[in-house]
Amino acid sequence: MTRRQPAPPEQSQRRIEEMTEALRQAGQRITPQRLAVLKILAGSSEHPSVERIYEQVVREFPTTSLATVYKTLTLLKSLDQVLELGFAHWGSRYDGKTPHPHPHAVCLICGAIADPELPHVEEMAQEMARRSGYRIDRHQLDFFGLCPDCRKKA
Amino acid sequence: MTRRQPAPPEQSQRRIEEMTEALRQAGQRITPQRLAVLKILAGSSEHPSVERIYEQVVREFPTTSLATVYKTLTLLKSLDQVLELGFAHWGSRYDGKTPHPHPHAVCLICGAIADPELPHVEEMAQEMARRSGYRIDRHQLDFFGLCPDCRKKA
DNA sequence: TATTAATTAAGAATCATTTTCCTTTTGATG
DNA sequence: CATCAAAAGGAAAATGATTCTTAATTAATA
Repeated sequence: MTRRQPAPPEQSQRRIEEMTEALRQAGQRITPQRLAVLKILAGSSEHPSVERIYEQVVREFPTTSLATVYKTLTLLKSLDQVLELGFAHWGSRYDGKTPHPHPHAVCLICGAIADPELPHVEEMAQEMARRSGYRIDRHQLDFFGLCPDCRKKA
Repeated sequence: MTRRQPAPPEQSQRRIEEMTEALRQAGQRITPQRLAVLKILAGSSEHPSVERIYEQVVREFPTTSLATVYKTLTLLKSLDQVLELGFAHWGSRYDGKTPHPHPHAVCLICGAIADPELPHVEEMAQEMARRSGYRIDRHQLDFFGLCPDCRKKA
């Protein structure tokens, strides 16, 4: 018997469990729709948009509404289980694999998003706190340009 | 005779000249409405929103439309004469004093924005370019938290 | 398995921003 | 100065992402 849905890699599996656990601990229900959203978040490194997540959920649950996806994302955000990359002009993108704030590179042509580890991020946040007098709780560090593919083509 | 409008401080004056010059060199007209927007940008350190800019322009030119403010900002952006801080959920804020990309601290309660100079920003951009393979053209580095005033009150 | 509070679906509403389309202004030229 | 074409402005409609509303459905558990 062949598996129709490939089993999620264990790292993704672990994230799914973390997220469901976080929902449970917050007294939230694990509905099929939520589970679907959450699997997509745990399984994709593309930093999907709401629309993209919605497309995939609808395949499994055709009656799903966009609002449900938004609500689930809002819920997961409030539990720090997904990182929202909020952009002013292109709509938000979501990172469910690494939900704590970290820097991203965004391609201005194709919208690809990369997030290599960068050193000295926390130092910079602390330096900002010190110099501004603000208490810093989170950050969003976005670097915009062209991804390797689009550089070739451009 | 008392001046009704206080003369702009010379730093602000210099920026106004830079901006008008940039418009001229781009073959763009310096209309009264544009000049009004541009003065506000050059003169305010509060990183005003579109609405805020509009309010002030309307005082001088009561028939001004919001669209004109938007159009002027788009124009100035395209000439790199204003920096747009694009936020997903609160609308954009604008920096006309320091139009090149630089980090900001944003208060989650009152919306105050500070931008102290931070070292190592360029290094970080280069490091991101190196590790991601992207060509980095610009960035938006936002640190969110509470400003000194709101810390006291909270 | 029945109960009930939570959740969903669908569409309407909202908000920032952009576009459209028509009028006014501008600046060059005669 | 008058004329004219192009640029810019104004008002309102359109857009697009997101949030809200309401009634119907469903998950968790008694």
